[in-house]
Amino acid sequence: MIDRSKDLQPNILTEQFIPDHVFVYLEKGELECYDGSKNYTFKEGDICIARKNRLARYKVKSKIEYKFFCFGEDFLKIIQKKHNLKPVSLTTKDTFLKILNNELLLAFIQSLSPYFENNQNIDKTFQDIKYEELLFILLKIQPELAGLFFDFSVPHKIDLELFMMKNFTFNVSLQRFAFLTGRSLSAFKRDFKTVFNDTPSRWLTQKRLQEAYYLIDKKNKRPSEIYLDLGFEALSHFSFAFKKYFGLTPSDIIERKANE
DNA sequence: TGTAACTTGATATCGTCGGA
DNA sequence: TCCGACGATATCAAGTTACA
Repeated sequence: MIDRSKDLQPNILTEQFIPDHVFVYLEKGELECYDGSKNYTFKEGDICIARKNRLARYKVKSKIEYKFFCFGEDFLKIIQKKHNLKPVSLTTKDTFLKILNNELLLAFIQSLSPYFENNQNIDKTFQDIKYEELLFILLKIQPELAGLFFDFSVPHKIDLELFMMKNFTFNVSLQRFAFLTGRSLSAFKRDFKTVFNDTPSRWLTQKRLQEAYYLIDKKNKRPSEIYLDLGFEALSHFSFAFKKYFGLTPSDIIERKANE
């Protein structure tokens, strides 16, 4: 359980793979999230759950303060066994589930402040109790969330081509891509070669660079605006890779357009 | 189909330079 | 002063192959 009332939390804001279900209460600011197919906007006072085993990108629209709780699988299994909770079917496939504001939830959030040590982590003595309390409040408000919290299945084998075309801009490791498509790393590489007739790394770089070229040339985007969204971690490397692939730097494209 | 060992190549990082 | 391009280099992820 983390309180971020003072600053941003770099790891949650740059993390693109969600390993556990995360409850987020946005105290201040505005946050935009993208999961590869849909945009979600969260404003001050919004509460949501980010579903595990999904890819997501975050964009801070205005300085944010928030509290978040990560529900690990071990904890959820213990609670399920302890209270004999049954999973129910959850219809929505969304990555981010908005939770309606509720008296119980608001009272719970307000009750947290005395438990925090140094404004960061909750006192360990009360951690499990507060997690359990939050879980039961959520299940009371939206019983169908049991279908999310108590679904411990791993991703099943899915259409590789469809998944990669939708998610190639996410900068995650091949292991993550393999896991999310329901394959071992070896099976992922073999299937990838069959489907795309290329290695994953080379294909990903080419797709990202082609997308960059399109955005710069047709959408008048600046390199600094797009390199992160396309899965590059450094502008210098983006520029280097771009020139290596197209023989021109991103600036050359912009300059050429200006002279047309 | 998964694992392990080895090789290859991409990337992060840092510093520098030039132009606006 | 800031932004973008570029080069050098160390590191480690990805690719390849063999084998169970």
